[in-house]
Amino acid sequence: MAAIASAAGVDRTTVHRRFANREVLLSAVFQAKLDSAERVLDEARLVEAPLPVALHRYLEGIIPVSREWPVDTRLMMQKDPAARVRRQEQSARLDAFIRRALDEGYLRADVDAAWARTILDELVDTVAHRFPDLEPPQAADLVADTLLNGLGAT
Amino acid sequence: MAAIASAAGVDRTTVHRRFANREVLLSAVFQAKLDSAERVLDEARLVEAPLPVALHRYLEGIIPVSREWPVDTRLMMQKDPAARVRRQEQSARLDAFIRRALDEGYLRADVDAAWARTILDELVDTVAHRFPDLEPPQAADLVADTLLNGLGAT
DNA sequence: CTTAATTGCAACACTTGCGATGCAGTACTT
DNA sequence: AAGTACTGCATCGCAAGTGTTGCAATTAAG
Repeated sequence: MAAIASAAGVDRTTVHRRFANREVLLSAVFQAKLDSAERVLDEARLVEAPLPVALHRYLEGIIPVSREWPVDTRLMMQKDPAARVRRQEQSARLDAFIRRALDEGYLRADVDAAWARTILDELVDTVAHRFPDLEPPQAADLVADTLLNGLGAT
Repeated sequence: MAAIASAAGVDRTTVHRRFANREVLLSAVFQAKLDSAERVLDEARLVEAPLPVALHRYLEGIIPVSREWPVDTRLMMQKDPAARVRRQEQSARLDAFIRRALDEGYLRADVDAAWARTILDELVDTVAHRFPDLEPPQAADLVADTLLNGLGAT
């Protein structure tokens, strides 16, 4: 809390006045991240748009979100049931997108959907935080290329 | 410390008697992980063995190590210079392995070595901890296949 | 100009985790 | 059997993080 306050250039007590306690503040952060992510999911049109277009749009949108809210939602939603439900809904949309990619033949038929989904998340996190200098468009290209083609020669 | 003690089925004070303080215990954990990882690197013969063989041997060896010592060495070596140096040495061996893969044409010439290296680590971590039921051989296959070929159809 | 709202600052109580110590009981060694 | 080493248990002091409150100063609004 002290670190957050000083990072915000504000006294610690002021933070406590705005957010009753630690969990309320965390929930607010989750809300903000979930709001941003939801907008990205909507605008990517994961269901309707051509699959490669949707993928690229999702990646280009979600990478800045991941950078702006560098919090691991998996670990932090434990005490916020509402946020957890919301996150699961968003997660389900991505699961469906992966299934669509499998159905439409963009992913090899023998790949496990859960694996594909995890790798997608992981690549996003990696490019977002370990390669902070990559601009979102290039980062999105890199992730999509790595996900679909890997790094090996033909 | 209390959680570690109870996980070990031992009183908290006993842990403090064995390890003077928190950092000493962490250093011991790092030592153990670094020892295991070093053996894996040696036995993989990253320099001499045919590249696909070395890769597979490394993966099959390092995945159980990652599972047995689920600690993020990047964050935790800050206060242990000796361990950090040792980790950097091991890291350099993997960097060289990636360069070798590039030189020998196993990786596309246009892939960034740092990116390849990061993805390798990330895939290992992911399969090790998010797919704990996969046996090391299958897990190694999966990582190698994903790394080299990606998940996309031809 | 007066009032209401917000902030910084100092101080306080409370909780938690860390590390240390003394003591008694148990196990292992010679 | 005597001594040594290790452990669990209870207890203590210390430091750090959290949350609260009162007060004075500043700012914004009527």
